[in-house]
Amino acid sequence: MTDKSRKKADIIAVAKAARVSAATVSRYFNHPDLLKATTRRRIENAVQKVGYIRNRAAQTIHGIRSGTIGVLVPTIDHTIFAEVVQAFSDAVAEEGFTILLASHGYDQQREYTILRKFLEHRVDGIALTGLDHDAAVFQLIDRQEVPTVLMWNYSEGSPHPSVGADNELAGRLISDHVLSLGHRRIACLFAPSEGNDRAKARRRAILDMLHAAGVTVPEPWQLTSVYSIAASKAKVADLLEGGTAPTALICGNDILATGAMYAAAKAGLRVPEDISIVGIGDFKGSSEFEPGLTTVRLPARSIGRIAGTTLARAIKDPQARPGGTHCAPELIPRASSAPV
Amino acid sequence: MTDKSRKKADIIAVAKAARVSAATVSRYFNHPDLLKATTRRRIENAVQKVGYIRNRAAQTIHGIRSGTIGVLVPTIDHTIFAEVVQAFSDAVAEEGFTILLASHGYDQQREYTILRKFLEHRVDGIALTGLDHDAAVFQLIDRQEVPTVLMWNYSEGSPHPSVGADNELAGRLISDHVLSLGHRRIACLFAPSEGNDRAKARRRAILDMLHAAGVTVPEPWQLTSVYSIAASKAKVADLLEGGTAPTALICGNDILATGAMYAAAKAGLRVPEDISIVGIGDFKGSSEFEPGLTTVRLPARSIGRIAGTTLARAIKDPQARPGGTHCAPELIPRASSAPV
DNA sequence: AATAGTTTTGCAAATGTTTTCATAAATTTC
DNA sequence: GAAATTTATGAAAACATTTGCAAAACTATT
Repeated sequence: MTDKSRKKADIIAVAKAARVSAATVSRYFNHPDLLKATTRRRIENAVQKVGYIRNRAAQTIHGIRSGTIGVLVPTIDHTIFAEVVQAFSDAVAEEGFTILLASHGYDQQREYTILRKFLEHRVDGIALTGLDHDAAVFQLIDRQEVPTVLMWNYSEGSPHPSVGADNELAGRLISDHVLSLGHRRIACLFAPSEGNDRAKARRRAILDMLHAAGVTVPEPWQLTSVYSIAASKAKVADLLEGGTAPTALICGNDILATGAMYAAAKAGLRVPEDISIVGIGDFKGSSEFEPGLTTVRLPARSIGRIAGTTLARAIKDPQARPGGTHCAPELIPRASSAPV
Repeated sequence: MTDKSRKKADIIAVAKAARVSAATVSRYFNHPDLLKATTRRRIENAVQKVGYIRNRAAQTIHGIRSGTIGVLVPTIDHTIFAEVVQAFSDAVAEEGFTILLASHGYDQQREYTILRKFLEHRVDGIALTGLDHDAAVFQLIDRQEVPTVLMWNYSEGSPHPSVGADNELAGRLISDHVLSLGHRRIACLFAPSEGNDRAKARRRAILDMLHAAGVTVPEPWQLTSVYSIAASKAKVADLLEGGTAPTALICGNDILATGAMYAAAKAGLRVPEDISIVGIGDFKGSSEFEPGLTTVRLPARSIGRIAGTTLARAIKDPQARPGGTHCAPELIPRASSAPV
């Protein structure tokens, strides 16, 4: 096939091969209905022969969409974000977009830098994780007027449409569950919350809820652990060594809860007979665990998918100021929690 | 700050604001050392004032690099690929590249389509997962002469530099380990291998190795399960219900092994006393498991990082035809396997 | 067969940059 | 202080495309 190999393979090469003008080739791609069927065929062959691939960069400088969406997550390799990204990517791919993906590792400065890079690439839209971002970030987005969606958290009054779960609600659901089982001696294990509004909201909701029920969590039972099974396992192991153990442990997410389960197993405690352990997230695998983990489902795939379609729609119809979507968290009671 | 808000904010607007020519502004970004310090400052202010953001699309049509790398994985939301992508992304970000990410879901046709899209965006480089791809895919890459790296598997004679582990070796390591513990009644649980050369290589290596040692795995003990804890748990539960159980179960990856562990727990079998269970991968969490999972470490993060730097280097120096890298798999014996 | 109407195509300008070449400004040398 | 260098800047062409406008090529109508 591709004989004239080392030619330039631009639109003009195709035009020459098809004996038409460059304008006609352009129309072949953008308004094929304007062409005579025979011309269309001629160009089709020429494209094949020359091995032409359209150049989106050249289109983009005409104000035509770049066909890319910038997606910014704290990190890719937490199941939870990976799921969101996967669903998001699938959703927008259907509309012809490709995602430009980057992670900032919870560093607000890096977030700004990456965002600028996205804008240099003239992304058609932007998806950020979480609701709170540096003022400069929002300023930049507003200035460029690029459609934006905030994923993962939901809040009524967010500056851009937000698609996600209400993390406070998630926190309330799980603490309500634990309280309703009659637990009063409760420990908590949270993720670090600086630069992470999800973690912050959960922590606040859980502590408030417990407090309202007259339960105070003593200082040494308020643990913090980075997002890692190993770290969580170690922290909880320490906790359980101390004399009087809590009857329930609320973890800020399922990964922490998983570590806690292992720690309990190692300490010879039975779950849920000796201690109830619960998480938030319902990550892949949480249901298959032995015992199944009681948790609150945050519908990651729905969030990704809906965020994707919301953004794609906003891009294609710049008038429509789309609203956000609350993907409701849902308590999933399993075997890891039981009455005192 | 940004007062002249609704102007055009292109290089010419900056030029006007700084009372210099567009060429000078261009130089400010690309060859700042050619400018007088005072001019530089004047332009710097103008950029701020106008709110200018460089347009990479316009640069790209000059044959300047787009600053993007196309990354194509089967799916993003398997820990293992997420880790590779994260490490890859970090590595190339350091060199100024942003990744264009897409997943093909093990569909060769989609892989081709996505690749074309990458090329339309004029990516500077391409990273594919695995060694075998449609002929059309390789043809397209060769025709466009875009630097490419194959991640995840390693093979001496791959058509493009490959960075990854030797999956056959991984298979041999784990089966050798199981045999050396004295096991003879061995069952296997593999991932489906169509369009997945990693799975294929492991399966072949394991069966060959066992065969060479005089162990034949009876047909009903050769299970296949999709990549999911739930699916694997179900399959293995079925197996264990049948009369005589194997003394060891070799799983094609850690996810399958995890499901198997749960199934064993549910069936009341102790690991490793009643049955040894091993995996391949050493995914995040495999070490924290109770009992810790014996597995073969495939260094995902190293693979991603090295693939990234290899590709970045190949892009920056088009002469250098870089070689691949074998990231050696390593047996990690833990508590889930023991002598018969 | 001429006219009017419609469909198809080409020309040239426009898009936002970079880069070559030439010129102007600043600096050094005598 | 003029000449010779060196350094800094601008004008215009180039990049790969799209698009408005006008001309050319068809069809239909009489």
